[in-house]
Amino acid sequence: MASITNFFDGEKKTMEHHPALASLNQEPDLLKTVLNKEGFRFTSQRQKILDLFQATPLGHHLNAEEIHQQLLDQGEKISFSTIYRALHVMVRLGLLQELELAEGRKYYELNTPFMEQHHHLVCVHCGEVLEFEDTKMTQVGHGESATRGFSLLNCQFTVYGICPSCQSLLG
Amino acid sequence: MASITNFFDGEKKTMEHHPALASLNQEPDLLKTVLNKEGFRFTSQRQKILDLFQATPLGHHLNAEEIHQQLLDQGEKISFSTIYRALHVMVRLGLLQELELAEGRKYYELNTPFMEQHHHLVCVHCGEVLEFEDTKMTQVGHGESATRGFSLLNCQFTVYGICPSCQSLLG
DNA sequence: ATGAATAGCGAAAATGATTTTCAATAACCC
DNA sequence: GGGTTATTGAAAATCATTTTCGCTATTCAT
Repeated sequence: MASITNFFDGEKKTMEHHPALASLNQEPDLLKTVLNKEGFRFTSQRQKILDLFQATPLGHHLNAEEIHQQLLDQGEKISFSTIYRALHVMVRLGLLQELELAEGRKYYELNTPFMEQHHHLVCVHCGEVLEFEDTKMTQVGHGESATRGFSLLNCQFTVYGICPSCQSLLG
Repeated sequence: MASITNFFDGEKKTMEHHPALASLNQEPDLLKTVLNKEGFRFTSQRQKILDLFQATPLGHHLNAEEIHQQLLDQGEKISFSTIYRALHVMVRLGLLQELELAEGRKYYELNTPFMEQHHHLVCVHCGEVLEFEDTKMTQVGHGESATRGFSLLNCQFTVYGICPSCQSLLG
């Protein structure tokens, strides 16, 4: 069973970005609203994690350990179990997106509106990740899932290669 | 560091499918040739694993545990360490392709010629995986890596959604 | 063919990310 | 405010994968 499954079990969800996303910065307690609507509770830990994503530059992705470390650095103590639980809930609510970058761990980023979805070019040698947009992906993802009668949740296009500087390193 | 990294560390490799693939069925000891060319040794375990992939219907993907179980079922005893080592080597040689399907584990399939590369539509509820082809993916993958000066190894387009039967189940 | 060098094997232990358990705490709703 | 119950943190558990190590089997040169 897909691990993503747990986040969606028992209900449908559309690919549209969460309406909350656009105004997350403006409305301070929007997270609470979004959580409560689905029966989850608002906690300071969840807010701090979301804040971290909002403070993270575009194109940078966070994993559980980085979140833990960054919160420690700013003096916040938080357990890994809480981090993992918060990540699951926020993926479930459409606030975050889970990324598979062929590493042993999962990365997360703020979810983006569907038509602006970006994709990833990964250097398998140094781990650098570049982002790019291409609406063809989105179209194919939509088309393919429509053809098969799937309700679309998410699509990820990941290109693996070796970046220019690693190429020169490797000769 | 990307886990894929290990398989390629220290050398470049192109996206072309391995020339061996086309004739793997015809030439019984082609695997030996391919392995030896890179300094690896041919073993009966590696042959059995490759045989398994060749006996696996298109569109079905194998993980380490399934390989172990299927070999057990046919009376072959093999250790997990051997399976994992063989998988790494065969990915490294371009015989197999590693798939990230957002589960906690990795799946493998026979590598296919680049221009026939297929992609995956995954039901996050029941785990069903459908395959589809679309040359646009390949083009975008090529184009994007060329633009950034990357040497292309592999691209994976994965669409997550809920399949028709799970949709009716979930109401 | 034969034998030295060493890659690969299996078993078991180790690792690393993630998940679960459980008792204490804190959000939510009336 | 108070009862209900989701959430927390700490520790233990889990699960896939990797590593270690002594032994075996493959390769390659003779």
